[in-house]
Amino acid sequence: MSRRAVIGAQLQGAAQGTGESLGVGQLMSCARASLLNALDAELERFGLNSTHFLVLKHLGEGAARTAADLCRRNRYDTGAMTRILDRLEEKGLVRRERGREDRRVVFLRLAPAGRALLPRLLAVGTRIVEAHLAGFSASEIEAFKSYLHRMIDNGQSQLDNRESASGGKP
Amino acid sequence: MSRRAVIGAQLQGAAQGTGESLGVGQLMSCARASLLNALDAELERFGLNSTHFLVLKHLGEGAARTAADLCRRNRYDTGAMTRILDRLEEKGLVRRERGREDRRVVFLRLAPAGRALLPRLLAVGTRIVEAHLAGFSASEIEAFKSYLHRMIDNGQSQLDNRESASGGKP
DNA sequence: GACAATTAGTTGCCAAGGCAGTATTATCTT
DNA sequence: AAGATAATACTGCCTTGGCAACTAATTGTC
Repeated sequence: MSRRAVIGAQLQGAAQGTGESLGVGQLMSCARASLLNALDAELERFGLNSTHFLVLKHLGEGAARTAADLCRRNRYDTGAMTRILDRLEEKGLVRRERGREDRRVVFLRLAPAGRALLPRLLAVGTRIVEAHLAGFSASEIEAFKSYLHRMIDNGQSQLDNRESASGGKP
Repeated sequence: MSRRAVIGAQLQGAAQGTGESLGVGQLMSCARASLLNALDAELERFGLNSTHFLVLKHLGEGAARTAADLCRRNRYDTGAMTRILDRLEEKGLVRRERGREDRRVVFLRLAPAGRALLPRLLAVGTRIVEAHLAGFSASEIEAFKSYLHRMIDNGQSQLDNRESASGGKP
C-alpha cells in the first residue's frame, strides 16, 4: 500500500534552485506524482491506494461495469486488473457476478460496504484535486484541460502515423 | 525494455465517446503516458528506455554528477538507480569514479560511447515533445508550463501542511 | 452447421520500483 | 578527541504492472 507515499517526502524540492527551467515532460511527471502521492497518503487510512480509488469511482458512477471496461478506461492491464479486483472483493467492497446473457463477462457491482465508503473516497479525491488547482480560475482550468487534450491528440496521431508506417494490416 | 510500448496500442481511445469530460488527473496521466510511450518506442532501437534517457540527459548536461543527484532530480529510488547505473555501465555508456575528496560519493561521467550517443537521444526526445506540442504557440506553452508549476507548488504546500500538522521534528 | 476470428477473464512469469537495512565516509556537537 | 548524526551508495525483499499463454464463450463467415 501507498508505495508512492514516501518518495514524495524523500525527494521534495528536487530540481529547484538550479535556475534551469524544467521541460514539459518533467513538469507533468512532477505534477502527476504530486496528485498521486497526496491521494495515496489520504487513502492509506482506508487501506486503499489510488488504483483502487479509480476502480471504485468508475464502478460507483456507472462509468464501467466490467473488468474490461475498467482497463480501457484506466489504460490498465487486464491481468493486473484481475488481481486488483480480487483484493477489492476480499475486502468486501466489490462483488463479481457472472453475466447470464453473455457468459464471458463478469459484471462488477459495488458491495454495500463499497457503496457506503464511496462518498468519503470521492470527497478525498475532489479535495485533493481542488487543492492542487487552488488559485486557478474556471477559465484557466478549461485552458489547462484543453492543452492536455491537445497534447493527447497530438500523441495519438503521431502514434497512428508510426503504426501505419510500419505496416497496417495485410 | 519498453514495457509501456504496448498498452498504448492496446488501450487507445479508451474513455472517449462517453461524452463525459475527464478530470485533470486522468488527462495528465494520459498525456504523460503518451509522452513516455512514444519515447520508449523510439529508444527501443538503442536498447534503452525513457528512464535511461533521463539519466544520460542529466549527466550529459551536467545537471547531475552523482547517483544521489539523479535520484533527487528524477524523484527516483536510490536502490533502483544503482541498478540502472549498473546496466548503463555494462553497456559502456557511463563510467563510475569514486570521489577522492569525499570518498562516499561516486561521480558519474558519460563514457565516450555515451557521449557519442547522447546527441541522437536528445534529438529523439525533443522531436517527441515538439510533436506533442504541435500547434501550440509560444505563449500557450508558457501558460501550460506555468499551470503545471502552480499545481506543483500547490501540492507542495499542501504536503508541508500535512507534515507540520502531524508533528514536525522533536 | 462448421470453422475462424474476436472478446473476456484468468494465471504464471518477468522486469522495475520502492523500502529497509547495512557499510562507509563526513560532518557536527560537546 | 569521541561520539552522535547525516549522507552516499549498495544489497535483498516485496509489490506491482505488463506481457504471453490459456480457457471459455460469442460473433461472423462460408
